[in-house]
Amino acid sequence: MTETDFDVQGFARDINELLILSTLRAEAKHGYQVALDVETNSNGLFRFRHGTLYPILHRLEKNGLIRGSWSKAQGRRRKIYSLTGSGERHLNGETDRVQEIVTRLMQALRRSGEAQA
Amino acid sequence: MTETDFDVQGFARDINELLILSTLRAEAKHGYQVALDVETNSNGLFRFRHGTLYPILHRLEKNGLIRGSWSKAQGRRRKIYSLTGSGERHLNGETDRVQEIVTRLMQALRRSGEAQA
DNA sequence: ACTTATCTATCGAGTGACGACATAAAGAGT
DNA sequence: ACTCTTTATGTCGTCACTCGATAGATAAGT
Repeated sequence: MTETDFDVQGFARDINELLILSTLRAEAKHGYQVALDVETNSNGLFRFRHGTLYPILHRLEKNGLIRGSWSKAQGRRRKIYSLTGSGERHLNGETDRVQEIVTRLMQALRRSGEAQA
Repeated sequence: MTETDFDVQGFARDINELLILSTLRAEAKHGYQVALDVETNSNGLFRFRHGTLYPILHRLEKNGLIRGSWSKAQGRRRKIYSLTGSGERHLNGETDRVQEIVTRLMQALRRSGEAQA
């Protein structure tokens, strides 16, 4: 088997990361806003608890996929995150990869209902 | 929010469970064969380590989605699993649910690239 | 006889999400 | 002025789940 093995846990983790990264594609924003936007443009299906959100943001920053800078211009402290070049490449590549995996997942789930050799 | 909340971890768990259940739709078989079949009809993408497989089978049996019976007719001890009525209903319902989730996931991932309000 | 493949099982380690808890400041209501 | 809610970020313990390691047993191949 030439292809990389599928990892369920990594897949779940990726989904969360991609949801975050994708909202940053349009414009830079702070974490709290990211969570709101994810919820909005998934029609409320996907949402982040802050106990989940911030650790992921830190992880993404640590991995160089996003870059954060503190803005206390308006008094209220915010950390504005922007997508890095690496992050954008990662987002595009992984989105395609997820697309392929889910396609093949659904194929496997439906196909196996039919008679087999 | 009327719809049920999305749970990433439960989603990953569901994928594994559905892959197993779907192979049992065609015919009853023992655990080891389930793993082989999952690998086969996903073209090697999805595969189960036995440290993952058996706990899931036990969980599914405990939840009444599959039923297992020991067969030592041919000397080699095997536990043959068959899909229960509840299991089949679960499989169909959850497959549809997963389909909808992945559809909306991909929509969210692609849509959020565009300009937002 | 020896090795490999089949078959089931459990346990410990590692990973990751999530609720609870903590902190702090802005805005709204009374 | 005071209080409550909302905004905003953060950590930590717990829980659930996967996965590698380990184990044990039988059948088949050489």
